[in-house]
Amino acid sequence: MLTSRDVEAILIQHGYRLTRPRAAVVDAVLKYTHPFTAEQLVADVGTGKGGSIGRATIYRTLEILASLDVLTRLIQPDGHPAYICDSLGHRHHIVCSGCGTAVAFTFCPVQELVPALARDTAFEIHDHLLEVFGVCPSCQVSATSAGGPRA
Amino acid sequence: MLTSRDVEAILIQHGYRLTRPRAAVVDAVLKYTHPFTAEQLVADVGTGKGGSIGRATIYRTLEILASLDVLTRLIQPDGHPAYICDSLGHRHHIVCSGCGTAVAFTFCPVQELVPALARDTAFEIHDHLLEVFGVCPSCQVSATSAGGPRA
DNA sequence: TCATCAACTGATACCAGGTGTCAACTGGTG
DNA sequence: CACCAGTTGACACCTGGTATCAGTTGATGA
Ligand SMILES: [Mn+2]
Ligand SMILES: [Mn+2]
Ligand SMILES: [Zn+2]
Ligand SMILES: [Zn+2]
Repeated sequence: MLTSRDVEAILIQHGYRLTRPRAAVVDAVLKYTHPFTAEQLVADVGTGKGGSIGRATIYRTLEILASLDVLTRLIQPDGHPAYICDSLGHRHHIVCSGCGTAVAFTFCPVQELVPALARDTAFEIHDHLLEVFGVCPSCQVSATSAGGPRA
Repeated sequence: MLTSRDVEAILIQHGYRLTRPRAAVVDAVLKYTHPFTAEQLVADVGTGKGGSIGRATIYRTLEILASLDVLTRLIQPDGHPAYICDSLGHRHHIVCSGCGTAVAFTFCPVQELVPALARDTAFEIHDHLLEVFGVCPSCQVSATSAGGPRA
């Protein structure tokens, strides 16, 4: 589990200034257990709302944190991006279409496919995107009774 | 290779009416060789532009065609969706970050992963999303000289 | 401790892509 | 050819995201 201190160290280590807004975003980000969207964060710490951080700063900071691998950007079933902070390193997620809960997995089936793809297509492969969608256990139960939760 | 007639038959087969706008969208769609966005199609056959079809109709028709597996919806390197019509069936694409060109591949490395994921996470798995990003051969060359093409 | 200044911020305005509405229209059927 | 559910498209609207830029501030070193 990453702490605010850890993340702050990482920021400094990469030449970023440790600013008040940045620290606040980091703190907020680490509190989420589920994937969250940029707009959710805007609602939580954005100007006028809970905090006083500009929309642009929030978007910028998320980008930085993702580039430093502190956050993983994933794609929700609705196609919109979200962020999650589980831990460092390459991973993918299985995301619940009902409640948004994500579970990470570290085995990447694409990696072993890359050489063959590169050879067959002559593409220079740089990146990939993999999301698995489904319904989590608790949403499976609520599907039989009411509509699933959303938090 | 799918023809307009084929697609029209598929539409009717699924209880959709064969309307003038729908046919025009189908025709336009089949002419693309590269992935295209909804807005691109709006520019091509949208009201006032080349044609006279409303934005809403275009978006609706694309959704229908994707649901019928006539089109595959893929995600571009910039994160925005695009459509491509190669042929029917489950496939994924490797997309060029330079020019948007996509090459399909039919081998899906996720399929064999699903049982283990379902067992480990207790999720009910419904779908997945896989895109591979890179640079196509022709954009690799132009990278050394000018900026890559865009068509 | 303080002066300096590049990095950073956030208000504002803007934009693209996409959706909801609803009166008018039309393909297909009998 | 009358009928009407399915469909259309103009329009208003919304969300998520970006560009700009004058003002602010964290880090550095004197
Ligand atoms: Mn991977
Ligand atoms: Mn697949
Ligand atoms: Zn769930
Ligand atoms: Zn290319």
